[in-house]
Amino acid sequence: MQQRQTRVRFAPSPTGPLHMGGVRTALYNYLFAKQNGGKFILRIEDTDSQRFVPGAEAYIIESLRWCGIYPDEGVTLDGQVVETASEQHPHAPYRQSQRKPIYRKYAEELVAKGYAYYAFDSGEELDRLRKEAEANGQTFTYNQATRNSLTNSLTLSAEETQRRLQEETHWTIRFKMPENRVVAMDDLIRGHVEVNTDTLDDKVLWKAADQLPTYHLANIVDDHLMEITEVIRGEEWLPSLPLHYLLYEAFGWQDTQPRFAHLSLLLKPDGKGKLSKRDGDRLGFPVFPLRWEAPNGEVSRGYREDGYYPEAFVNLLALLGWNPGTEQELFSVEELIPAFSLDRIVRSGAKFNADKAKWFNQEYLRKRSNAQLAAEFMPILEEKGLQVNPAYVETVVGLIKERAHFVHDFWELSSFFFEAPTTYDPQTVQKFWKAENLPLLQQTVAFVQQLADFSKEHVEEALHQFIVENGMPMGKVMNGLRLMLVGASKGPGVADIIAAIGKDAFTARCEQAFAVLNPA
RNA sequence: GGUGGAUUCGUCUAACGGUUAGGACUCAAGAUUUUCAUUCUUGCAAUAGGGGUUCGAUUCCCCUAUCCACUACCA
Repeated sequence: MQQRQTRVRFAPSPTGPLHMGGVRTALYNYLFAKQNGGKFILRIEDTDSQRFVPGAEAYIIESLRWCGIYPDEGVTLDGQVVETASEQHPHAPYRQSQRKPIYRKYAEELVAKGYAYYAFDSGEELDRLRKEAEANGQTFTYNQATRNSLTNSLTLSAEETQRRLQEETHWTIRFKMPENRVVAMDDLIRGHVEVNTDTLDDKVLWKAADQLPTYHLANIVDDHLMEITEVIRGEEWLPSLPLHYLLYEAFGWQDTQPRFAHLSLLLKPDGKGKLSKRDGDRLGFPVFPLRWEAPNGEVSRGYREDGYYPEAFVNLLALLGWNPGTEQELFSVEELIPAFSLDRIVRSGAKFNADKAKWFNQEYLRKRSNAQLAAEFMPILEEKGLQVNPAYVETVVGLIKERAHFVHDFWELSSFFFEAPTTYDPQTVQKFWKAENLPLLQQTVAFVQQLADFSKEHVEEALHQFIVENGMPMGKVMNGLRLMLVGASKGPGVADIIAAIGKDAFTARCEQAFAVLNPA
């Protein structure tokens, strides 16, 4: 077998926003492609005209772009869709609705070879049969047991078949599932899997009603045409893998059949089942990479809007169902590419953990420079109507970044650097604003006010010395000062705060506290 | 119901026949600190159950249980 260039694809359906599990699938494909010096292709599988959702395709592209997952081929990332083949995009178009004319002849080829047949049963008829079977506690299946008593080219005469093909518009082409054959498959993640064809049904491959193939046909044909070497997709496809094997066989494409890898699903954090849209709202975390507003106006939150960095999101996704075999947990995409491997993918489903997700973001936040973080914090400050010096914000950010998971935590952590306290935490007042401490605080404030050098280092040293030399209780004085400056028992060192806000603000805040607060 | 897949601390996972079953997140305690947080240290906590195979099973096989997926003219 000749060595082929690695070519993998991510093939979502534009039926709604891309789920984080989908992003993970895209990521794994991307990493695999890059690792092998291959190509990552983005194909849009929009063969379901009923479920098409406007905006979903753009959402998918934007989501991948946000994550830094750039396709080498396929629907481009600049929003412009590749319609015609070119050197970079030799298999265009990459949207199945635009490939419509391609599929029918393949479906017909299968009929001609005896691997498929025309079926004329109406949807209503099949629904009726399903309901009937259900009433008897059974399941209706269109397969070798029933196909000979249904309306199709296997039971109709050639003339009748031709007549119906001409006159009717709702017929389909179905795969003729072979009888009692064991299909032996190999999955890159799950290993050897065998399935007896008697448990399978005659899947629809092509629909005359909209002249479109179903997933199964379009998928196999396109993967073949696009010379895909590995198919890395969700576990929900594992049950249809035998069909896909059989399709490759029927077309005579076994030599270039891609290898398959089925990824386990992302599960909801509590209870059972796969992670779904509702879990996010219910449990308070996003399920989608980006905010999504459905055509009906319903809004779903996104990781981006919730304040996650794309690096953190990609990192946490990569580690959800895969591990490097070492104890390293923090990976950039560049580090992920060489480290990734299909055989270290975990077989069982992974429950998403929101706490761990926050931790990842915290780690990435800490890696950022104060200047970067200040720039990210600035819009929030401006929204509060604050005019602040960027250098000052940078200093403040440096003092509080260790305590934050997100940039939007900054204000809560640092408001007192920008505004005098308007309220005082009662518990702190109770504890530190005692009558006997007030004279001490008055003396200390007066001491600080006469300092010429308001640098953090100098204030800290002078303050310490003053307190110690005068035999004052360190904790009481410091916490009293903190109460006046912050209004609560929180925040960085008192000297840091004094140095940052400066003498005027220091004086004003202390005066205010003495005026407003009653001793406990 | 049928078919397929899965099953290690609460969660993500490591250990591909021999370990006191390791790490991370969470939680708890202690230390440091003028507070909160950080940081550091310590701790709590797992091989679903039952049979085999083996000198020895988390690891291999079988059964049971549980969970998940699929079972559409959806992907």
